[in-house]
Amino acid sequence: MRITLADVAQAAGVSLSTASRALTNASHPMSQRTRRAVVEAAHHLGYRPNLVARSLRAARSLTLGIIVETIASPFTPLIIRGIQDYIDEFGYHGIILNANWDPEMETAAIDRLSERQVDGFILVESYIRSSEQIAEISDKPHVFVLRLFNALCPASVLEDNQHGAYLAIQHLLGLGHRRIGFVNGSLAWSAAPVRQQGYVDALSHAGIKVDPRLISHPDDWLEEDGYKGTQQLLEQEAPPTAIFAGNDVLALGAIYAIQDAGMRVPQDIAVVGYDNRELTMHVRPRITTIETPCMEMGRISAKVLLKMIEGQMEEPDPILVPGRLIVRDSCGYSLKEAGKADDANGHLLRSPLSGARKHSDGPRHTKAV
Amino acid sequence: MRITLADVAQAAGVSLSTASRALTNASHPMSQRTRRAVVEAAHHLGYRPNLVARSLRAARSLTLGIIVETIASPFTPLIIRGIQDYIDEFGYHGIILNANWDPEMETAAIDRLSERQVDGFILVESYIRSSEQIAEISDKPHVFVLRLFNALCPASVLEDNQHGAYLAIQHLLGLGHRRIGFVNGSLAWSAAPVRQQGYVDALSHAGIKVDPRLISHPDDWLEEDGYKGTQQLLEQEAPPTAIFAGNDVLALGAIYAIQDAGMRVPQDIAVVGYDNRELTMHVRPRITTIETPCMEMGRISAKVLLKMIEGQMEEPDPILVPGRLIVRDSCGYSLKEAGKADDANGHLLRSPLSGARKHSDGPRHTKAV
DNA sequence: GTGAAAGCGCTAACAG
DNA sequence: CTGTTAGCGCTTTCAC
Repeated sequence: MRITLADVAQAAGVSLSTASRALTNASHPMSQRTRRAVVEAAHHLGYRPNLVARSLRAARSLTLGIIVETIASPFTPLIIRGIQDYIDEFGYHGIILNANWDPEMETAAIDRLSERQVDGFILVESYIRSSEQIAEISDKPHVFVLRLFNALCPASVLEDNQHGAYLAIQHLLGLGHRRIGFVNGSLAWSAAPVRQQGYVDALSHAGIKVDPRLISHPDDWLEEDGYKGTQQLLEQEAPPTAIFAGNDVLALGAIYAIQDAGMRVPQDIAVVGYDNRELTMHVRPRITTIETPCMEMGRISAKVLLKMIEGQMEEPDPILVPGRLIVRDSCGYSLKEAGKADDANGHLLRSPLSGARKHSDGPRHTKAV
Repeated sequence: MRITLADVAQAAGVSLSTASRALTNASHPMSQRTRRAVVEAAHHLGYRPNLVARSLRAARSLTLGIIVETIASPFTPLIIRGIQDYIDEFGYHGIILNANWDPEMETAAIDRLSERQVDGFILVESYIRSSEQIAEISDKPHVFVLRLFNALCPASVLEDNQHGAYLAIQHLLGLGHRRIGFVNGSLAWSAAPVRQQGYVDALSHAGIKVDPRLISHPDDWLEEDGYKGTQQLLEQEAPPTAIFAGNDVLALGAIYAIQDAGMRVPQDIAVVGYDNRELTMHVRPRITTIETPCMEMGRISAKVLLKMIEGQMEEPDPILVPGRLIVRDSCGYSLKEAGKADDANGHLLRSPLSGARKHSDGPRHTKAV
């Protein structure tokens, strides 16, 4: 049989409750001698607390429910990693469930996790469009990360897409480009219009008139969409000298379209992607892109959720997390330019999005008991 | 206050134990009327069982500990997905912990998961070299998946690397190649020598003498290693007409080395990779490769572990899971050879995202054990 | 400061 | 077939 707290108490010659207090309630007044005796007995016997029993009694499981569309995605594992790294210090663990882009599976997952008495939920790339749907099933706190639709609801941690797009365009402007095309993804995803806004803003701030003929809207986010969208732009009488793509896969399609048209990237046309997917560092040319701050978003969502669980926060405002520019070879990379750009970008760029506040690394979360 | 079993029992006018049996013990003999009354009361009250209480009492948590080096890897999420899909039907959930390629963190993870009373462990790509190390900490059953070193210990689910390499070489032989080079990864990883054995076997069976000058051993598994290793092979007086690379990233390095030497892939030299990483379907030419059966390995490991938990299996022999050949463009693809031209001609450009979704489209595994 | 006692919500003997 | 009872291992009043 496994060692229980009763064994420890007996070995230390104290009562069960004293043993419990010695081990878990550091603030409880208690003689040093007794405490030491218990701790030593526990150590000596190799005592491991039973967290299931503790959860039942304390009505607190130190477990989070993490609901993702699928764990096998480019972003999800990084977000999860950010969550795990943060909650680990507080003794929390996460149970991850896949919802397969099916809102019904999401609500089912909440049900199942509720049975396991999780203390809260993190919903990654959720397809659920209203927070009320969750409140109907569970009264536990929850936060959304990287929400795909209807992004700006409370308790969501989002990428600052406008800022990211702004960074990308600014980089191209800094390299002297003036006719910059935009191959966007489907506008149904909330990222697309917001990135477009960043594109428009950056051009406007630079005093450049936005030419709608330089914006193409393929149906989806796939390589072939980037390819076709770019072909359209190249057919213009005054084609762009640079292309900003809505994501890295579109950017790759763009590069292939340019190359197939007999031109070179970056010598003839520069290309910037978005997301910093793995492929960007393997293709030729390696793609300059905006890093989606997945780990950071995971970390922040965990921080917010733990605060909510402790009751220190009610309905947090949406938080926008900025990505950063990663300079590679698809825009004509040069050390001088990259250095300057990096330094300048930090404070130059702010994308005001109504109702949202920037994330600032505020007071660190205190350790929960 | 939450609805408990006592509430249900009261509402149904039966005792607590009857309510429990009606809801969870389907095989217990019981009048239809009583059972229906309980089920209806539970449904009506919106009763959700408390799994923490159940775990405590039943000494069975329906929770698995999944220890991975990091969740942010090309293989791990797929393996996890395979595990999740399988255990889901049996009511199990998994808690995933990262060990960061640190054996001490692995054993610490086992400790923490033990406190949570997990029923068993799955260790993915574990750095732990002996199973005894685990037995010292926990008496719960465990199985290794995709073990990196000292692979052939009991209760491990591994990729059949020899078979995979054999498939790759066989494909090249079928296309008429006779001088086939091998750019292997570091022999410190157990996959490398085994893949090499498959290479040797396939050539031998075809009556081709293995030429050691056609095998290069770069230090690592990176793109630059593949590049340099291939350069060495190309310098031979009789260079190979085809190259088998130890993984996809090496294969990409090989392709670049060949292209930089003024030759074309596949017209001048064919290349086969290994692992079916995402980049294989994005680079030009798209890389023919061997798919590492991650989902399947995850599924099988879960199946084995659940059997061990049920006591139906003691020390299972290691299980080798075969991968499969994925024909793309880097070997001189032809419709006839591939059989199904589905993802080749019509859609030269395809996104991994659509691939990822395909994976999760419904359960492709039957419940049969 | 410490101990006794009362459960958290549930399952599983054991009776009947 | 159904009910009574005794805990699973722990935390937390409430006394002393």
